[in-house]
Amino acid sequence: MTQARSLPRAPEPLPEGNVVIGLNAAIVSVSGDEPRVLTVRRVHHALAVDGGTSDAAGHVGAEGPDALPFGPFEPTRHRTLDSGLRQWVGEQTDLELGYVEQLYTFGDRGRDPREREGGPRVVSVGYLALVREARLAGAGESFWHDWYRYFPWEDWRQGRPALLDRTIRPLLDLWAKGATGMSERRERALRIATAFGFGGAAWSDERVLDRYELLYQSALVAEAPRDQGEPVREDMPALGTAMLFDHRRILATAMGRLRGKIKYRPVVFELMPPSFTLLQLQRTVEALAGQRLHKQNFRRLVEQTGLVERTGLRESRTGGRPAEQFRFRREVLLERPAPGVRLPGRRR
Amino acid sequence: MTQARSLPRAPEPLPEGNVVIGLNAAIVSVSGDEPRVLTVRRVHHALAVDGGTSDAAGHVGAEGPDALPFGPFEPTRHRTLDSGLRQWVGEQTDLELGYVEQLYTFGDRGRDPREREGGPRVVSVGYLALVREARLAGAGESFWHDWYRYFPWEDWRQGRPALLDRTIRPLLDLWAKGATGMSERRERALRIATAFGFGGAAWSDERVLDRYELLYQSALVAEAPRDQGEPVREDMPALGTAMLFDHRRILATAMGRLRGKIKYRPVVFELMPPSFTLLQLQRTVEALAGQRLHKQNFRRLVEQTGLVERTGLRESRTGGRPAEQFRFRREVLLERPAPGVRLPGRRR
DNA sequence: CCTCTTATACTCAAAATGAGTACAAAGGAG
DNA sequence: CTCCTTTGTACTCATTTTGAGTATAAGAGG
Repeated sequence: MTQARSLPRAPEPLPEGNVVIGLNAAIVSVSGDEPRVLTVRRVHHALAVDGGTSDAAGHVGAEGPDALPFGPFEPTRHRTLDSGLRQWVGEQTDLELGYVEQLYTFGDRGRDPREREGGPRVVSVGYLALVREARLAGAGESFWHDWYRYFPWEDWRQGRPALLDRTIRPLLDLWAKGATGMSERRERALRIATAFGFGGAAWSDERVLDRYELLYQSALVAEAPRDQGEPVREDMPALGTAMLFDHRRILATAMGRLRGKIKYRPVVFELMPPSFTLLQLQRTVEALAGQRLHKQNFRRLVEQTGLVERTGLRESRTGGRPAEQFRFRREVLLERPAPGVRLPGRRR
Repeated sequence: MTQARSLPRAPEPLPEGNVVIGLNAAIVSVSGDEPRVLTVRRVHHALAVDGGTSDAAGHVGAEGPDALPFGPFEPTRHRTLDSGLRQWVGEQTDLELGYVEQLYTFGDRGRDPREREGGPRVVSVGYLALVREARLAGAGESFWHDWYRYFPWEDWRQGRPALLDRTIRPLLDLWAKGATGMSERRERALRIATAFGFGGAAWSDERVLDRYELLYQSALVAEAPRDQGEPVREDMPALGTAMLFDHRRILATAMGRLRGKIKYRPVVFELMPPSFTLLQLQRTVEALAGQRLHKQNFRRLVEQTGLVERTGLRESRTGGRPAEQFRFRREVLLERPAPGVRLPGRRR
């Protein structure tokens, strides 16, 4: 094996144009029945490019939009992308991350306003992290927010959100009609139907990113005009709260991935305390999936697959009959190739 | 919304150390019952860093190891990561990619031998692409190879590969025993059992990357010593064919992802001709999954879920009774949120 | 005691799954 | 042509897994 030697030595020309890799974390937790994501508000220099150590002069703009914890990947300092991410999150929020999963790498031109001002091309690597309890993070100014604040149309726990038919559908239909050419119109209509489940198509809880991207492309979301350097139109209904850069896109990716993953991997337990009641577990899954589940069947599923085991302890603060406490059974990981909390059908 | 303006202007310091983003494609096709991946052999300058337009002086080293088509991301030339990848693949193989999916971004220090020679840190973005027929690609020198050439332990179609118990297991056990400390030994043993399904644990066809990474860490795979600058030990059994850089790792990711995806998304049809028999479809799925399936049940599944529809035509070159030809029913995408070819249980 | 609330056991029909059996329809050997 | 081999395709049947309930248990608070 001599392939290393068969390659040309340095110095080699770097590809034209600078690239910076941004590491971004969607840190998720569930508190009661609220799924939360950790945001930072104070925009450092740090967050732009250089890292955020210069705190004194670093604060630019008193109140930026909500942002995910993030920072640039520094090859000399970071052994892996993961470790770089952990370092940034540690510095910005004082959280020690446990479960971390890489989501996607976005490199589109024109999704970052800094670029038009001569900044380097930013390639964003998005991560999903799960933390066990929504303790208020320490350093900097970080806040836990209900993730449905950014995606109100994704929460179906109280039934189909009215926003979908009242606002989103008419606006998207308008956008589809505005396309040039019959085939383009058709294609848009099809995308809208599949993503949002209009016109008889099924709603899939996992297509969070598809839906957000559609709203971005149709300029229904505040990030779209902003990235173009245009003012946000005040007469448009705000579809969820906007975020810094492409952070909402990353959060959408995180939600979709997590919703998919709970169905075939026991990741929910990363969000649960060591011992919990089955209803607590169910509420957590429901919070993430944005759907209500059938209680008895959920129980049956979770117990029969061997995902949990009884602790023998009881929880009495339930408001009714005390519930038994359960714990995650680690052994399932060995027994079943894909154990997970499948959603046992929607309620009603 | 004024966040763009609230950010500091250029010039900003770039993070220390150079980064190059490498775009790598695992291009997969199935021919008969052989799953194939497209490799390039001739290593251009191109492939290292600068692009490969200089063909005359570009050929370095007559015969490098198998490599995936790849090239660096060039922010000035490439609008998105995807389009950069398509461009490189087009130039190196003359293939126009259709279905392309991003897999993962690897940025570990020390996985690229060029780095130790003063090269920049290379962050690899891996892609999976599916192409319909294994027509021999045109430009450059590219070859289709059975993907099990790189992962012989992944093909269970003829039954459990003997390699697993005869070679891999004893070597991994040795590695586990060599760990310092009881808990580390335990942890290794557990990882080995879960990844390879030893000791009663279930084999999961999707954990291709887990298995490869384990073999890499235990230095059972030729890339491991090579990346350390050490010679490959000749007395070690070669576990599959090695590839350039981290390409085998990317291919492992591609295999795992594809194996997972066929179960819940109708991606197989990206590999099928417009019209096919059910046995052809089954052989394709089996080739990817590395498992044999129950024929009658496969049929039932595929027909009942509405994934295919009859064309009315017959295929007579089957060797037996002529089979009816089917085509993919695009409408399922609308009807079901997650239509896919679930593996209806192993044979026997 | 009653009532409210939540927990948990059990039932039952419908659908999906795993494993076959049976028979149909070609080509080739004789 | 007939028989045999090789697929292809329809059906069967027991078992499991779902979806959707009903019924009952066990606390708190009046």
